[in-house]
Amino acid sequence: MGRRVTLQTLADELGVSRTTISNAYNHPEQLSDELRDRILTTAERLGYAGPSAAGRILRTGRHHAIGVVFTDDLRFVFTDPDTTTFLQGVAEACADAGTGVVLLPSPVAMPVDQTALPHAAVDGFLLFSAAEAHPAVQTVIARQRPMLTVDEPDLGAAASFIGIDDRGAATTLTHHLMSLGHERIGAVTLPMSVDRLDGAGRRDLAAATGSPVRVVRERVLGVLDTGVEPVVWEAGANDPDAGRAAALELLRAHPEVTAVIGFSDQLAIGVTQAATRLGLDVPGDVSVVGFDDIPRASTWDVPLTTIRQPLVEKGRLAASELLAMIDDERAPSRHDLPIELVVRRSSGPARAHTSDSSN
Amino acid sequence: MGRRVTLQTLADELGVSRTTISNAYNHPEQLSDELRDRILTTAERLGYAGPSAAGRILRTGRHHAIGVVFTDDLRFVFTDPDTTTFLQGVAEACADAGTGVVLLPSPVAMPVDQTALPHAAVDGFLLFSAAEAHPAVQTVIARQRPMLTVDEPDLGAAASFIGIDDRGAATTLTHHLMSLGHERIGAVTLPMSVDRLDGAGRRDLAAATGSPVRVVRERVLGVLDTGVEPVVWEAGANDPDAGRAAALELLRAHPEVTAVIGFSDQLAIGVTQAATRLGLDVPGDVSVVGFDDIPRASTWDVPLTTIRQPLVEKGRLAASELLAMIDDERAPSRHDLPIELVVRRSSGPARAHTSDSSN
DNA sequence: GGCTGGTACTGTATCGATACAGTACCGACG
DNA sequence: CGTCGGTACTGTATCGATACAGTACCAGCC
Repeated sequence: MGRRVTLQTLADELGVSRTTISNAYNHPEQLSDELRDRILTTAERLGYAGPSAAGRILRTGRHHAIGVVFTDDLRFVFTDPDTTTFLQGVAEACADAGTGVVLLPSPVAMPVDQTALPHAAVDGFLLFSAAEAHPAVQTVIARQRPMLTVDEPDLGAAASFIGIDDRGAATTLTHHLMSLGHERIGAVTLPMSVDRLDGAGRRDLAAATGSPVRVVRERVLGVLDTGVEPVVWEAGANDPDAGRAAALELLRAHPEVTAVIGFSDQLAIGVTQAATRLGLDVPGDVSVVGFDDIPRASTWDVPLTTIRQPLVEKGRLAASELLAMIDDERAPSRHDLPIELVVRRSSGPARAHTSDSSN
Repeated sequence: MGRRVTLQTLADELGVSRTTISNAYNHPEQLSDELRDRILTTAERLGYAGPSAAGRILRTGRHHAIGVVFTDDLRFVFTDPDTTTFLQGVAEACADAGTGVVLLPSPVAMPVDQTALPHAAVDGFLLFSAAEAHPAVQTVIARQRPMLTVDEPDLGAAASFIGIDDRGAATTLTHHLMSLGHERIGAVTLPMSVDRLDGAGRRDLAAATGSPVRVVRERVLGVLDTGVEPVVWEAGANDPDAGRAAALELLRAHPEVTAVIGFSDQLAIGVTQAATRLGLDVPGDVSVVGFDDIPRASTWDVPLTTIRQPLVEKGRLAASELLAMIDDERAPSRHDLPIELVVRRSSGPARAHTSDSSN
């Protein structure tokens, strides 16, 4: 007695088969309206909560949910405008498909098998800008489900991939600066290490082009493609504070630098703050450019010249590609989204050469 | 042939029982290290992806995931700082518990049974500031799972509830303004209707105190508790643009108003923009106060006087209360989180009375 | 020698639902 | 009158795993 109410309970009560009850919920056209009404009424009377998700999942093999894996600290996931904008696109596409979105944070500080990752009830995985060396990546691969990475890492044929032409974008930005007369260019990069804690500071070009982080590697190579050899400083995180800290060091150590490329708008905003603190005018003394075109890029004190990438669209595309891999068994694919140089006030003509002996 | 690899496949291959394979993954202490190693090695060789989530869920009755239901348009969910900050707290608490977080948007425009809501594989539901009349609320109730609402709606004994003392907070804000000499006070409220589309414009006090939205109702009552009768304008959405639009109308129609209460910092920011556009100084001509203390409240051009509520903590508490209801079958509970009046530059002494005949 | 207690496994029942094939019945039609 | 096609339902097999009770075996001890 006191057992849970299931399809069988209803079937017994009404003297019909279990299948018919199931059909009342999932294939209404398979039974008469009269019987269906009786079933739904009885269900309500007996307090039946509807077909259990667990049984359905086991039988159909579908969860109707995808997992979005983050390897960043949670502090960043929800404050980082790139991430939330991307998530919006994912959520939109999934809402259209009636699919749930499962957030699966896997902070560096937590052992992967204590996270929800190994057991998550999802049909496929979306990795957003994950560090290739992070153990979560291997855990996801082991699950053998359809998988798509965004920006990072590039797993080749093992997973779909969505990104932008980072190398070309960096070349475009650098050419823009060169056309304004800049020759000495600095770069404040995203963190290059897995745990994103130890990393801030100066890096030589070999370290930058050999970085395990694809986006950093490609963008530095993109700058080098123009013939310019940038002064590279790694930021400790992707936020304005870390960008400011890195840029303060960079601009103090290299006063000859007349332009700084921030590897994200968040970092670029920090760079402008550093310049201001050092009494430098943007763009009079130093030009600053960024990546992404987050909303704040245009409303910031000094509107940022940047590379616009369609972040909402990226999320939508990522989700719908993944859903296609799940539903249509589509093979892994690769997409480079279109980008666009957006010129605003933060970049301008290079100032006249200051004597290099000034430092 | 070609069947999927399951526990049974491994058991047959190794000549042990299915249970033992299961134990190798879930109860390592139940078998010898030697056998466990052999099992894991064989699993790798045969390409076993680990115990299937579907089977586990059916057998254990646990999903190890909670659903977070939003009834707002997706455009707002990920751009609204209240929501993302709250989500951060939820995600933190769930990460600690190894529990997944399932985002379940239920936009007004979409029929509820086309959403993931009726079938979502979760152990419990968190409703964040949901419109009571929204059909998603009934759908969730019908699922008969542990449930917790945040701010809205208050379902009484049917669900746990977390909020702040909205009425008291509004009284506190109003007393603050009164102590500065303000007598004619305006209020720009959050949307009062379910679909949050038709609603912008002037409201009389009866409409406001009879609003189906608890937060609006309580806060208006809180203002009335001081004896002040505010001029009430409903905003069309919870963002600065909507706040600005409402405040423009309010301030034009009621130039005698010397202070405006925004029912969120987002709205309050819009109110300051409206004032500026009308050539009014904040706080010289109009004081503006808000609710929430979002990060931008302190960094905004005119730092906002506001009611601080601990949003991350709210998310953490919501998640851990819900998890306790799930794991320990704890009964529904009620929490009012502590709040704090934060006085910043946006509120100041009331200007001398302007002649009421000026309009 | 017989009892005890612990370790390391096995066997069975069960979780709740859906896919798929099959059947009963009925009206229509040549 | 036979059959054909459609509607409305039924019955069985199956999805993959884990809980729980039970058993075999061995060492230790009086």
